[in-house]
Amino acid sequence: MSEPTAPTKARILEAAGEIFGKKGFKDATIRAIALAAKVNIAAINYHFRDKEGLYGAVLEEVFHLGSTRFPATLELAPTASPQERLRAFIRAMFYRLLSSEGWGGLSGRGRLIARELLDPSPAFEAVLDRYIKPHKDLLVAIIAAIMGSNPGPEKLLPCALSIIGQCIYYAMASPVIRRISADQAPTEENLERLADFVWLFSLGGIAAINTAPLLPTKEDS
Amino acid sequence: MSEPTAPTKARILEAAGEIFGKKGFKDATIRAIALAAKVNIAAINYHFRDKEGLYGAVLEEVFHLGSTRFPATLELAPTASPQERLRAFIRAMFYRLLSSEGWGGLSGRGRLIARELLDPSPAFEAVLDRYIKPHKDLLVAIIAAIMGSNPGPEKLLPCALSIIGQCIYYAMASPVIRRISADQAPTEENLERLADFVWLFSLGGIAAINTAPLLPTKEDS
DNA sequence: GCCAGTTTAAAACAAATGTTTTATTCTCCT
DNA sequence: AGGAGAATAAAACATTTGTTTTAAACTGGC
Repeated sequence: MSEPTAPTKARILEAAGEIFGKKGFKDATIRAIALAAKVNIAAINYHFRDKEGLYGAVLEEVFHLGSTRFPATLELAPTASPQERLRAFIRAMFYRLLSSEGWGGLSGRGRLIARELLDPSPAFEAVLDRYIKPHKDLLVAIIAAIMGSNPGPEKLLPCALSIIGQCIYYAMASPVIRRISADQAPTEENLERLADFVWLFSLGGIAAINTAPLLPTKEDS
Repeated sequence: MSEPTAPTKARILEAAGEIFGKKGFKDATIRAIALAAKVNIAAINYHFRDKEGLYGAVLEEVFHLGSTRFPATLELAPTASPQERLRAFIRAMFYRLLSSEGWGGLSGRGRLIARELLDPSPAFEAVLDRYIKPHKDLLVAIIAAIMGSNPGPEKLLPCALSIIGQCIYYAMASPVIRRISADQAPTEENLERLADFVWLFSLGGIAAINTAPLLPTKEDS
């Protein structure tokens, strides 16, 4: 009844993550996943009800793995400055999204997250509350610490979005970036360099926003 | 033989842009497009060979429309400073991606571009050379002008990517942004405010990168 | 009026694919 | 050894969907 023996189940999740990430929900076929996992088609429906069930399990596993293997406070001294914490946050994001190394790496799975941003599936709801919102709150807290005197959310949230946006963009647009300028396309080697670039760029952005006059958030009258 | 009478053909393109943008190539069905366009299924194959042909035509039309209706130098005085030119560039990008207003607006079609970044289709090749690369070159030139003393492409290109990334992210992740903080989700009203935010943020980022020491682009020894 | 090009209507075809079923084998635990 | 759950194999089923076909109606220009 339980899952003490899970070589096949794990293999299915592994292959499904790869293929769902590479092709998307619709384009990924059960048969292709079964083939890649060297598993019978029926075994998939046996373990995960149907295709949606499998997808939900993959999504949950990807986020769980990402947030445990590459936590946003990776390699961070407890006395680290807010700037250092931002750096760790961005680096962790790049590793999560792009690194194919590491235990049960996330080779094609970063794209899975990008797909969810475009077309949230029903399974995304849970992941959003459990992983993404806390992650966003952490980033906002870091930005607030960098800015010093607490600004309103009308400055903090867009800053967070601008930072996340840069990271996500590198992950989702990597095929096109490679065509435009191969040097800047994210790979295993330049991953840290790109992360540090986004870090410096964002520090400058935060400083600029911090000293800027209040932005009109609604209609002024 | 020519297309002097093009009410149906135009209606097909209109509906196809909407549905391709909303559902993606695979999820969009010819039947749904025909229904939305109030057109017979056979008429689609009559005008555009097959589904791929229709998609290619839509992609071309979207980029052509976007770059003519919202050129990157919109409302720009010839004497404008580089900073102002960057502002116009970013605003045009937001309008292209998010505005549903305007002639033959781009309601759901911004998402079509985001999809192409994730999974470039064969039809994207042409669009990349014709629209995207020149667009990128323009942005790089603007950034170089802002920086003053000409830095290498190892600073310019990532800056361009960081700026584009922020714009694209707002367009592609809008459903999730709305769930996290509805105030910052892009709408017709706050479109300019968001664009100006990205502008200020990016100016700060460019300045920070400009004064930063040279980033190690390859292996140092 | 006629006729080529256009559009509609409805049906049929072929292929891909999610799902289920049946029977058989494997594997581990008691 | 025996048996319950896990896994395989192969086939069948139902649905969706891109594409084609056939026949009829419409439309504008010579």
